[in-house]
Amino acid sequence: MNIGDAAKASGVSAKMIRYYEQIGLIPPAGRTHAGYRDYTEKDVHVLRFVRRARDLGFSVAEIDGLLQLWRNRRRRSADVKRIALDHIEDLQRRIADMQEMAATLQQLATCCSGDDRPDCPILADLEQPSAAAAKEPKRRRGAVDDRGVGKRKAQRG
Amino acid sequence: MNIGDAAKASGVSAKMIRYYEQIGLIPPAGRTHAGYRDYTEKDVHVLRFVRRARDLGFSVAEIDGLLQLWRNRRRRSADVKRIALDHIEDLQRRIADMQEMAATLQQLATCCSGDDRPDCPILADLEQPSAAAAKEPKRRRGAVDDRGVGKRKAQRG
DNA sequence: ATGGGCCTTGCCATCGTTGGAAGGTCAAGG
DNA sequence: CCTTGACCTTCCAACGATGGCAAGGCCCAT
Repeated sequence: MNIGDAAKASGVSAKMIRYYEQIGLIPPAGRTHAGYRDYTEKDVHVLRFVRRARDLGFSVAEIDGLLQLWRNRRRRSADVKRIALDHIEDLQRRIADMQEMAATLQQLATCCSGDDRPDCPILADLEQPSAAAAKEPKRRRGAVDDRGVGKRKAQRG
Repeated sequence: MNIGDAAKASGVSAKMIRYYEQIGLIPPAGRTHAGYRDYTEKDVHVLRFVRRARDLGFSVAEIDGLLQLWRNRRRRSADVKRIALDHIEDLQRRIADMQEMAATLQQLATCCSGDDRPDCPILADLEQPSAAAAKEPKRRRGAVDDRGVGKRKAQRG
């Protein structure tokens, strides 16, 4: 089975299959005499696992963990659950952040006449965050200066 | 005012200030005889604008548009509102996607005993998405193959 | 044998941000 | 005057996940 077929069968693009192999997320595929990657149904099965996990928003690093647990018949389901719950938390944090942004903007937009006149509460707020709209900014994007503050969880985005 | 002071005063890191200047988001700062960037209160004002917009999740491209409108005294507030509303929509789409992921995972996690035994509905679903949990996968990450399907809106994040 | 479609590798771009190296400047203290 | 340390400069690389392109090889059908 060629990489193109494996791509269609798994829903993972050929490009990404090669990439996942390169970074070691999946083991190197077999090769034909001509050097073409050769996939079995089993390989496709793995790829579908990866695809599904990506669809659920897991990072490649998390999927790596999940794959190892998947392959390990003596795994503890608690370990799997841990990864899932952490990911849910992560999602919820990001959802909350975005909801706050959306709410703030919605409020500002509601106050904006949106016509030919220049007066605009949106720009006014960007200029001088109003106490009402500002709240704690939540600074998604790290420190204020060059001198780093230590590692943060890798932010996918 | 040195770049470090401007960073502290605006909440934008020195690194990012240089970057924003480099990509043309903000005009080049003045320079001292030694080549140090020199900032005025006005410059810091602009930086704070940028910072606030980033906090609200606007992309650099969007901020560029907002800055131009900000500077243009004859702008139409409708143009500002348009950018804001588009961004809100974008946020809401992403929020919905993430909520769906979180809900699916939550459901799976609830079914997972999370103990020392290996049986795990989470892994089972990743292996073979159940009809209940799968729904329309929403494929946030593009096509199935190399041969592209055209441009999508740049995805930050 | 020729053409089209697939495969290979490799490099570049994205987006926003951080990190680091190598070197110049400035102010304070010996 | 010299050193030290904190700051500044530029340039380069990395992150994560993906798409795109190009040059060349392979395979199959006409």
